Amino acid sequence: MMDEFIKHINIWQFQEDLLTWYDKNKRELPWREDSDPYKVWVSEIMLQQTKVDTVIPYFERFIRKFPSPYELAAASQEEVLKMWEGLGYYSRAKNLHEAVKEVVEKYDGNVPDDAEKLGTLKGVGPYTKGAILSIAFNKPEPAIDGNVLRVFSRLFKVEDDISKGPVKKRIESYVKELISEEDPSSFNQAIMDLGATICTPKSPQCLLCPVNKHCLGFEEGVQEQLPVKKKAKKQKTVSYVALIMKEKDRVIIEKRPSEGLLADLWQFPMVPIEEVGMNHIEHWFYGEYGVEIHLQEKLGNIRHVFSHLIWDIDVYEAKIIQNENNDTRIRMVKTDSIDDFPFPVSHQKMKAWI
DNA sequence: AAAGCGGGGTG
DNA sequence: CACCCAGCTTT
Repeated sequence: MMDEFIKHINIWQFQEDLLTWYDKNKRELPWREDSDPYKVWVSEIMLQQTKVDTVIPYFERFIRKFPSPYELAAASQEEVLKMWEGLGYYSRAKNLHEAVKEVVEKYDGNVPDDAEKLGTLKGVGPYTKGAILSIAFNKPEPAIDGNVLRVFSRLFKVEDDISKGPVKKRIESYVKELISEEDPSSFNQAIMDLGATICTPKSPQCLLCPVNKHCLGFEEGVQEQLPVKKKAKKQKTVSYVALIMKEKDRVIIEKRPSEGLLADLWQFPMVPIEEVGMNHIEHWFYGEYGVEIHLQEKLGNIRHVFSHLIWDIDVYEAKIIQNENNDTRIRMVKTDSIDDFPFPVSHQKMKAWI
């Protein structure tokens, strides 16, 4: 789909400039040591909405524990979540686990190399599908992520909101025109490295950019205004009281529901204060869990920011008066075994008060 | 098309 | 504080 915007670029020269730069400047990353499709897959899932520096230690630990689809498929969900602990967006880990089990059962552990089969795997969307096909199998498929949208919105001076579907389609058509047929793997990774190191969201280093002579945004001096996207709404704050309930060398923890926020992770039980009220915590807790408690002293406060909401948690010690223990959500565990359970970061911080 | 889903980093 | 990030799923 050639439109008038693509004509300003000499495609061959663009590829040459980009790939020469990449060959000299590419970052050495653990998932670039080989092109094992399983490792490419794991890395791409971890890198969704997550910075390279954050991912590196997680990736190395994860691959050490699950070197191939077989080890991952054989693991329990709890083990997988434990390896993902602190990385966020935990449905990624559960979807990857489920999809790898499918690959072991249906494809003998071989990651499929065609778009239809890849696209049906849990957690593999348009971006990840393109990334696996290009990076692991060297197929000329676009892999449109935030970096590509930013780089291309500047290259072609796209002034429409990049979160809109039609605009993504337009950028996808540009990528298809420009992508190298000889080395699509390097091409896609080069755009990403360029976006991460040169064509950054703020203060892009255009004078150091290997493709600045092809860039309409730079030519017109509007690179800082691109890409255009609507800003996120402000988060709402929700208040909780978290309870540290110890008895000798044991403490009560709770498994969160299997859907929604931080699904299937463990936490110290929390009381939603807007609904319950500070004066009715003990009564509410008994009705909810069948455990009679007395609130003791306040231990501290945790303020945790998510992308869409903020938790304001007052942490209290509570004495267990009587434990009828008729609720399947909560469990008393030895304090020295608490690190076996996957906790969200907000609740990891509360371990300091055990 | 919009909302839900984590966490860390930067200025 | 605002804004950013190698997205996908559900509604």
